[in-house]
Amino acid sequence: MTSTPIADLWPVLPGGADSRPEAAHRLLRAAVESFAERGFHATTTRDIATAAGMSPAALYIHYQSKAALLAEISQAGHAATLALVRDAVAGGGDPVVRMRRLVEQFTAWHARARTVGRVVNYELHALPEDAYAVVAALRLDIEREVSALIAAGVAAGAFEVSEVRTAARAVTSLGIDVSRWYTDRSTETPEELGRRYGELVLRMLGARI
Amino acid sequence: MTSTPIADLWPVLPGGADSRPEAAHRLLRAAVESFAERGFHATTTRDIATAAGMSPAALYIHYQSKAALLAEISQAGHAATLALVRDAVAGGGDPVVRMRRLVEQFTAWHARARTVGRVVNYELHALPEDAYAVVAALRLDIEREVSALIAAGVAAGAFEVSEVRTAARAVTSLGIDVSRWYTDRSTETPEELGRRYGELVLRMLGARI
DNA sequence: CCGGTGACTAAGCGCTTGCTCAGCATGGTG
DNA sequence: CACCATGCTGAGCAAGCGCTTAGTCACCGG
Repeated sequence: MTSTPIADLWPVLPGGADSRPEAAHRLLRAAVESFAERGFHATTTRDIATAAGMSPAALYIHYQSKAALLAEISQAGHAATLALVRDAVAGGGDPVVRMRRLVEQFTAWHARARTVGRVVNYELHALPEDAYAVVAALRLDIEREVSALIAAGVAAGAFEVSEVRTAARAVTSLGIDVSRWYTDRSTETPEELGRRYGELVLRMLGARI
Repeated sequence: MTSTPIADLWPVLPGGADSRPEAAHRLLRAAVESFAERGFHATTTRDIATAAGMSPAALYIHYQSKAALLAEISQAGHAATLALVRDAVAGGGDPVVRMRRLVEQFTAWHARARTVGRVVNYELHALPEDAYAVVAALRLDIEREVSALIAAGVAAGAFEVSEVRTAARAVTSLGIDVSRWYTDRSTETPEELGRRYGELVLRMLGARI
């Protein structure tokens, strides 16, 4: 069925081949779960190490610090999100088709990978400054992709919005917030939710469907 | 112009008259700002006390613990939000008018009182169990008000949605997420944003406007 | 003038935190 | 066989945490 989202996320990330030892992945996974559940500052290095099945000292063989773990998660998560957005936009079709695909996948990702999504969207303030700069640039790129697609739809007469930026904010907001409220007790599957949000967003943008 | 949202929030809250000493209010305000900016766990009692212009020990004259401060902020913030929602729904008019008013005010509040909004929506996990129970009940009430209004609109033929619960989620999501991204550098005023979000939501719900 | 009260502080206690370090087992290489 | 790199642990350090304590001070009714 659904493989764990983090297992999907890391081995597959920029670089492709996975040179990192398996223990580093266990740490990454444990850190994602802990940061998502309790937040970065409430998570101790002992929490992470124990969940990964090792002693606290072993963490520092694979990562320079607790913050370096957060930075890796946040950067990889943002890169994956941007790639998802770009794939959806590049996939062909008119603006309505592209937007529907974008919202479906963006929403489903934030439901399926909600733990990563929480770290990505709600632990920004805990990032070291240099990691934050990288991540902020990725966020800007995501926002620009969405804005550009809406603008293209308006130009083509497919959408009708008074303020492109506000509409783009609303679209990304809906998806991001899914990672806050979605739980494994939610009755809708990520894909169902994606389809429904796709409908809502297209109507919001004034598409005739 | 805009008075500080917290100054609005506390003296005016359940009970009406304000029996608490002024120093307790300073602590509350300092705690809201700190929790919103850094998160509950990254905020120290020294941070709060210093920002309120007193020594760390003085905090414990007014509040039992750091968590008690969070509980007070969260409960007051949730109560204020629920009151706002009920006022908007009770204000008269057809479902379209009520929904527009609700979204306008809900959105504007989450922009104006974004620091309170952040604590309310993103620090739930740090609440002691008993305070969480109170707050969870208030959240459920808010969701029910929104769902009921959408259902009323559907019954009246004013809205057209396939899933009331999903639509209600989307409506509250949009407002809540404002407290995450809105800053004092945002160019839209809270009221402007509210009006624009009101339009978007009505279209999302299939209202003919 | 007294004794009591409420708001406050300086100092610090006990504990947890992120992180370090000396040492140990393992396994591939000469 | 010796050698050493790798991955790891147990013990623990310095710093910072939430919170407490003993005591100070302004003020007030009698």
